[in-house]
Amino acid sequence: MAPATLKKRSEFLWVRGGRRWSAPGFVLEARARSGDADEASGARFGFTVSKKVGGAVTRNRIKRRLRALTAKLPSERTLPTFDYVLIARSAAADRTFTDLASDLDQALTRVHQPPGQKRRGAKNA
RNA sequence: UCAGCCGGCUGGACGGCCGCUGCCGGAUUGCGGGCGUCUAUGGCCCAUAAAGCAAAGCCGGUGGAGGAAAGUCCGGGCUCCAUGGAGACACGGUGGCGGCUAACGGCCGCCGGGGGCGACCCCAGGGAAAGUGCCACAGAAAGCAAACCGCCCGGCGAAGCUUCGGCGAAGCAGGGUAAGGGUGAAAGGGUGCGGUAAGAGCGCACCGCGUCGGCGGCAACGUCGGUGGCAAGGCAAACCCCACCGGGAGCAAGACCAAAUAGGGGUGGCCGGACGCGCGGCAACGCGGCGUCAGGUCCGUCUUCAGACCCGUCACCCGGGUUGGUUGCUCGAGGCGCUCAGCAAUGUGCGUCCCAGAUGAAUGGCCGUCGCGGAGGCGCAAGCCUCCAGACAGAACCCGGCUUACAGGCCGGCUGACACU
Repeated sequence: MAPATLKKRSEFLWVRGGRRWSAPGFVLEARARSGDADEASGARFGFTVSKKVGGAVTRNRIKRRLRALTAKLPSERTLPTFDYVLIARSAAADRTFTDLASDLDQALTRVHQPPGQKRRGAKNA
C-alpha cells in the first residue's frame, strides 16, 4: 500500500528544515511532524520534481517511479511520525529501479542517524 | 526497375506480479443518523430498526491520454462585467473571385502571376495616371530625368598635304544623340525593318501597356476588334486610401456551502445637492413649504435621444471566514456505418454507440516473451547468434482550425526515364 502523500506547500516547507541526504537520483529530506502528530497516518511522503529535470512527460515518469519506490518500502524502514520529501534529480529517469531502491535504503539510514557524529568538527565554530 | 509527386492511415503486441482513479454492484463493520469541516450552544428533518449515512477499509465488474493532448496564433460555445438606440472618430484585424461553415486569418473550387520535361508546387494576390515619403552602395544621372566614355554635326586648328583657294588625323570649346560601353535590384517599353549626320515610337509589323466596344463567364477574368502613341519605374510586411469585420475579461469565469455578531449587501418608502426665503427653538440646530442655480456617474472617445442613479434617513430582508468542500465537469457544431445532393469543401436523411474527468494533479511501476529496424558474425540456403535503436510528446471547461515537433511502418493514386512484349 502506498503511503499518504504531502499535499500542502506549508508541509513541504516544514520538511525542508529537517535532515537531508543526497543520492545520485534524488535528494531525501526528513523531519518529524510537529506538535500533536498522530501515528495513525504513518510516514508520509512528498515528491518534488522541478522543470529543471525535463518536460512534463519525464517529470510525470520520475514522479511515478519514485512513488512506486516508496510503495514497496517495508513499513519498519520509516518512522511513523516522520514526513519525507524526495527531490528528483535528472538521473532519476534513467537509473535502474534496483539502484534507486538501494539508494533510498541507504538514504533512509543516513537520515535516521542522530545528528552529531558528522558535524562533530564544526560544532564549536 | 529506378527517380519523383500527391493523399490517407498507423504511432508496437501478448503475458505475470504490484498499484492509481471515475462509475456500478455486493458483503462486512459502525452509528441513532443527517443537516460539509473548524469553536460553542441551540435548532430542524427522518426514525426505533427500515430507510439513510459513513472518514477509512474489503470483494467483484467495468472505463481510463494524443495525432499533435504541444505552441497558445486565430475563430466560436459557455460564464461574468457593462442601461439601451443612433452617428462620427480612434484603435486593431483581414485583403483575387465564388462557395462551405456557428464562425474564422480555415477549407474547397476557380482565376491571375511565378517555377518544374511532368505529376505537381509556391504567392500578404485590393489601390502607386489621390497625396506624402523612401530607393543604400556603385554610377555622369534614381524620378525634374540625366551626356562619363562613345557616336554624329558644323567651327577653330599645331603636324602633314596642297592645284596656295584650301583640306585637315590629333587636340580645343559648342551643339545634337539614350543605338552601343560601363554602374546598379532597377537607366523610363521589347524585338525586327525602315529611317537618319548620328539617333530617337520619328514611321511600320508583332508583343507589352492604356482606353473604348463586342462576345463568353454569377464573378475574379478571358477573348476578339478598334483606337491612343509611350505619357505611366519599384516599395503599400512605409504612412496612407478603399471595402469588410471587431465591447472587455476569462473555468483561478461563475454559482452554492441553514441560523445567531461586526463590517457589508439588497428591496421599498420618504428625501436628491447648493443658496436664499419661511416655520420651530434662548441657542446649537432641526423641518422641507416656496423660489433660484449648477451638476456628476452609467465600460474606447465625443455628440445626441430615451432612461436610471447620486446624499441622508426609516422599515424589512439577506448577511461569519478560508489556502477547504460541492458544483460548473463532460452528450458534444460528438464518433462510426450506410444513403442522397454536390467536381469538392460540406450538407440531408436513417441506423447505431457512449468514448478520461484528475486537482501536489489518476490514466501507471517492475519483469519476461515475441515482432519490427540497423550493424556484425556463422551458413550453399532457409535460418541462427550477439549488440544497438525504438521518435515527438502528458488531457486540466469544451469544440473548429492554423503552426510547430516526430523513430519507423502500411495503403492508394499519379508523373518521368529505361528495359521487355
